Amino acid sequence: MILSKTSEYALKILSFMATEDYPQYTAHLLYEKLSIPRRYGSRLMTDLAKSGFIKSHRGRNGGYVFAKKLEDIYLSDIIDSIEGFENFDKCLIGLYQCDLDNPCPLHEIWAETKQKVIDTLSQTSLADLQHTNIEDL
Amino acid sequence: MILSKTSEYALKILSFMATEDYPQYTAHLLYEKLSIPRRYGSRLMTDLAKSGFIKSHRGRNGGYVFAKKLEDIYLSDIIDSIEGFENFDKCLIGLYQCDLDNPCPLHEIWAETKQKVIDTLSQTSLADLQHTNIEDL
DNA sequence: ATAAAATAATACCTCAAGGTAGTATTTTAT
DNA sequence: ATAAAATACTACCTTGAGGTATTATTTTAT
Repeated sequence: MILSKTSEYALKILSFMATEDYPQYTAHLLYEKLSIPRRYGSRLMTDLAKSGFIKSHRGRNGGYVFAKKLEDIYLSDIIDSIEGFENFDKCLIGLYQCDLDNPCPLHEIWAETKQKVIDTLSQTSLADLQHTNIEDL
Repeated sequence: MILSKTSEYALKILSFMATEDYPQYTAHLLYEKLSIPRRYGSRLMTDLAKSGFIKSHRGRNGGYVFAKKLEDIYLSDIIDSIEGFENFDKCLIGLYQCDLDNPCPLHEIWAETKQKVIDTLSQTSLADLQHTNIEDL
């Protein structure tokens, strides 16, 4: 499962904005290019603005721009704002007490992989992405 | 998010059976030890039997035993039977055409980590788990 | 034989994620 | 001023995952 649909949308939108240079991005443009349901995407944009990743400019000629520097927005921050990043540091089978001293049967085999997932997402910022043509995919 | 609740339950049940030695496991015993909702767990056990991981023995003194050798049941097989393992080999932002030749902006930073997740889950069998006291956690 | 103790099957309930619709508000080109 | 073009807000709908309830079936101890 890995990520919720909404997290996928959020990452898709923000990574598009980070890698394709426009002076400003309208919601309309983003839904078209990224095949995201309009109404749902609209609410998501508002959430992303409230979370402080982007700034909205209302009214005619309005749109969105980043509210922070790209290198200050980590993928884990985005995921955290949508579905909570704690989920990724959980025991694989959901046990609360599971740790190195009191491991579940899967702890050992999962620990290193889990850490790599966490590290990758929390050490990669929007400034670290490839500049590719996402709209064609 | 990583795994669905049901996948967690399935892994919890089968890893318990794999690491705690009983001649046979009743559904009742498993729900008690593992804090899994009875009715829901009951359906899940039937599914796990239909998927060929365990054999059920109906009637008085009935219960479940493994239908295969532990070393022939990989974690990815279990996850696959519940929610599909393809999800784990997807593009992080859900693009269908994303691959090495046509990468999305996140492809490069995610590829190695994704592969480690896949490898860990598809190379670990129930015979490779730690023998720990899962019921206390 | 029969009752007890187990799994199997079927139908239904609940809730949150994802999605839709309509209206209000803001800004600016004209 | 006003209409157009954008975002914001609010309310509702849909669907599938997770969970519950009841009854049927199977097996075995007695």
